[in-house]
Amino acid sequence: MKYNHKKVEQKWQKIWEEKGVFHASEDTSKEKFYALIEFPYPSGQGLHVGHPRPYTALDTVARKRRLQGYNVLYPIGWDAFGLPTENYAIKNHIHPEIVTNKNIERFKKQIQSLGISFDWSREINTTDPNYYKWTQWIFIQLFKHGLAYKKEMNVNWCTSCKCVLANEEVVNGVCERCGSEVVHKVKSQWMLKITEYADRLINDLDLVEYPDRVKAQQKNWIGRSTGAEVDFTTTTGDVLTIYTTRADTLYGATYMVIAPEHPLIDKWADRLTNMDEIRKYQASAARKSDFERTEVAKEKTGVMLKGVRAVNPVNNKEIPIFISDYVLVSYGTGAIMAVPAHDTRDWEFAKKFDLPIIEVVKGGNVQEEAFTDCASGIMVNSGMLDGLTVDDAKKKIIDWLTAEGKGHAKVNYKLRDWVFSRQRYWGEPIPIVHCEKCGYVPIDESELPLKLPKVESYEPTDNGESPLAKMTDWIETVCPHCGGKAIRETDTMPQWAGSSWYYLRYMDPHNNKELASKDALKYWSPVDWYNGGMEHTTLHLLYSRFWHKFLYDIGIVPTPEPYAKRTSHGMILGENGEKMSKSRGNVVNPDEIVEEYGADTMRLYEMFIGDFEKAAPWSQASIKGCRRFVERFWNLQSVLIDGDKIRPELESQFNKAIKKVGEDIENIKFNTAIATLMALINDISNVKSINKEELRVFSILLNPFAPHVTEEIYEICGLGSGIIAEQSWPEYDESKCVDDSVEIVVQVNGKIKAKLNIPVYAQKDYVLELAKADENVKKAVGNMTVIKEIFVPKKLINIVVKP
RNA sequence: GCCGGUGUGUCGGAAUUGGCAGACGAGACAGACUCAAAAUCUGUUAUCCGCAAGGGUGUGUGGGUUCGAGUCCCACCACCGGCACCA
Repeated sequence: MKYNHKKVEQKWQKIWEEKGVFHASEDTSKEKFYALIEFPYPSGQGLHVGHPRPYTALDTVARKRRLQGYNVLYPIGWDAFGLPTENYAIKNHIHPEIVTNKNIERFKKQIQSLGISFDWSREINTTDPNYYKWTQWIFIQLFKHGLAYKKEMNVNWCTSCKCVLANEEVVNGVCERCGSEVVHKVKSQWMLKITEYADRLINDLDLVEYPDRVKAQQKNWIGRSTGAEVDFTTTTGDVLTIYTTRADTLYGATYMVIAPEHPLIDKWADRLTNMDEIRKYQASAARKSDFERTEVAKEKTGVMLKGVRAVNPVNNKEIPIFISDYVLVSYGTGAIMAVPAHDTRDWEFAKKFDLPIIEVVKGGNVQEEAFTDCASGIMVNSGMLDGLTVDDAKKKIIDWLTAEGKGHAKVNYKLRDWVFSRQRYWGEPIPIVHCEKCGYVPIDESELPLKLPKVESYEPTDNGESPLAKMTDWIETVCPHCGGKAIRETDTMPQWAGSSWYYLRYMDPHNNKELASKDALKYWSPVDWYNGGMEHTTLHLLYSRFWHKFLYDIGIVPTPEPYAKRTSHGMILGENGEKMSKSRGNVVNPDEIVEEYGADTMRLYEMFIGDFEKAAPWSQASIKGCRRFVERFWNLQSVLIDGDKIRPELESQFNKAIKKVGEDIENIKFNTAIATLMALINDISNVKSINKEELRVFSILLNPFAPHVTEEIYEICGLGSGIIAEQSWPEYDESKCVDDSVEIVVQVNGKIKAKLNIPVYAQKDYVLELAKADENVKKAVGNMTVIKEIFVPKKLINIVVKP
C-alpha cells in the first residue's frame, strides 16, 4: 500500500483553510495560549530548510495545545521593510513594494505547503500603512515622553549601506548585515533613550522564563557596573571627574588618563606647552576605525599633558595627566584615575611611561604584574583605609568622599541610546517636522499614517542624506504647532521598528482605532511562548522589551514584559557541517523535500534531527528514516483489528508513550518524543496487530508532528469524527506506566554478573537470595567476604566483597 | 581577558535524583522475497582477546569522591557562541 503524500496533504490543507480551523477564536472564556515565532523577512531567496525548524516546533506545541482545549493564537506576518529588498529594487528598477509583495507570495506558498497551523486571517505586514501607522504612533508617544530626541553625534556609518547603524548592528567593527567597513561620522540623528530602561531591562529578567544564556547575554550587553565618581582638582582650578569601580584603591592612583576627545583639552589649550604633540595624537586616534581600535594585543600609546596636573583628593599629591585612546570618551566620564598596581591596562601604561606603581592591596608582586584578583586582600599604604578589607575600604572611602563633597556612588552602563535614523528609503517615515520657530514637532496623530511618498530613485546618497531628501514637494510642509513653514524629517526608521511591537498587533490586527483593543490586549497578553534566534538577543529581543515597557508605563499594555517564555532553536547546517549559504552551495530547498517525501516527513525530520536548541547538520540520507516511519504508520491499517480498549500487552507502552510525548513536547525535546513513537510502533509490530483504540491514540500522539497522514488514517479507518474536530489529547494512567516485571542487574563489586527478571514489588531479601543463587554470581563471589549489599528497587543489586 | 555552552560508535544523536552507556534513526554487513534491481521484511553492528562460555577496555585528558561516575568535585585540553582597553 503505497502512501500518496501529495494527494493526502493537499486534501487536508484545503479542508483546514476552508473551515478556518486554525483561526483563534474570540471566545475569551477559554484558556488562551499565544505561541509566537519571529516573523520572517521575505527575502528574494525564498526559504531554506533552516527556516521551518522553529515554525514546525511551535506548530507542534500549538497543535497539541489545541487538542488539549486551549484557545490558541499562532500567527504569522512579514517583517518586510529593509535593505536587501531596497537594494534589489534599485538594481532591477522595480518598486520595493512590488518586490516585497512578490517575495511574500513565494514565502507564503512555501510555508503553507508545510501544513503549519498559522492563523492566516491575522497576517500582518510591517510595510502596510495600516500597520506602520501604529509604529509611527508609538514613535510620537516616545517623543512626547522625552524618550526620542535628535542629537548631533558620532555615529557608526556603514560605507556600503550608506547608512548609520545602531551599536547593536556593529559586529567586530563591521556591518552586521553586509560585513562592510564601519567608520565614524558626526551626524544629527534620532535617538531613543533605551538607557532610561537599563535597570528594569536587567531586573525584570527575573519575571520571565528565558534560557540562561539569553539572560546572561542581555545582562552582559547592558553592562551594569557599580562604582563611584570622584572629583580631582587640577592645577588650573578645573575639576576633573573620573569614574571608578575601585574607589578603595584611590591612594594607589599615580596618574590620570583622559580620552583624546575629552573637552577639557580644548579649554586648557593655552596652558599646555606640548599642544602640537597632543593635536597629533588626537588626530591619529580619530582616524582609527572601530576595527583598528579593537585590535587585540595593542601596545599602549599616549601623550602627557604638559602644564597641567591633577591633585589626588585623599592625599593632595600632584599627579600627571595623560591622554590615551585606551580611555573611551563614551563611557563613564571619559576620564580615569590610573592605579597601575591593581589594573592590567594601567600597569602596562605605567611600565611604558615609567610611572610609579604603588601597592595598596597586599598579596601580589605589583612590580612584576598588576594584582587585580585582590577582592579578599587587605589595604596598605592607604592612610585611613589601612588594614581594612577591600569591601570595607570601598564603603568607607565613598562615605568620606560624599561627606567631603568630593565624590559619590554611581552606577554606569555599557548600553548606549539607540540610534534610530536610517538614511534609506524603504522604512517607516519618521512623523516629525522641523519648524524654525518651534523646533521638532510631531505631526498630528489624525494625519497618521504618514505614507512613504513614491520617489523616482531609491538610490542612497553619498552625502549621507536619505533619498527622501530630494522630494522637495513632500518635504516642505507647515508646522502643526504654529502653522509656519516647516520641513519634514527625511530619515526613516530602522528595520527593528516594526518588529518591536508586532506581537501586539496580532491580538487585534484589523483595528483601525487603536494598535489593539484593550480587551484583546488583556486577554492575549503576554505571549506565552516565543521562539527565536540567538542572534536577536541584543537586538530585536532587547528593543521590543524596551518598547513594551514604555507602552506599559503609558497604560497601553497590561503586562510589564511582552514574552513570558523564550526558547531558541539551533541552526540547521549544510550537509558538510557549515552554515547554509548560497555562496557555499550547500542550501537545501524545502520545496524539493516536500515534493519527494511530503510535508509530514519533512516536519518529522526537522524535529528528529537533534536537540532543538543545538545546531545540527542536514542529512539527505537520514530523512528516509522519517519517511519509512510515516509509511509504517500508514500501513498499520492493514493489521487493524476491532477493539475499543488498549490491550494489556500494549497497555504500559501506550501509557508511557502518552506521558513521554506530552512532556517532551512541552520541554522542547521533540527528537525524543518522536523516538518514543518510533519505539512504540516497533512494539506494535511485534504484536503484529493494532486495534482501533490503539490506532486512535497513536494517531493523536503523532498528529502534532505529522498532521496530514494522521487525519487521513483517522478518517479512513473510521476512528472518529477527526483529530482536530474532536480536540481530545489522551490521558495516561500513572499506575499503568509500570511493567509487572522488571529486569534487575546483579553486580559484584560494580561489575555486571547477571540479570534477573523479577516482579516489580520484590523485596531486597528475596532478590538477594535469587541473585546469590546465580551461577555466575556464585563464581564471582567465590569464598570472599560480603561486606555490603546494595539494593536499588527496580534497578539493581550490588554485592560488595573483599578477599 | 570576561560571560555562556559543547566534547559519547562510522554519522545524527539518547541516557529522571549518580544505578544495564550507545535508546531512536541513518549507514554498513548478512539473509528472505525477486530472473534481476529497487522497495519491503528479518538479523548483526563500540572495541579488543576467545571456537564458545566468558573476560578485558571504553563517554576529550589527568586526578579525586563513591559499593557504583557520561552524570558530582579539582586541574587541564580542544572547539563553538557572545562581549571586549567599559576603568
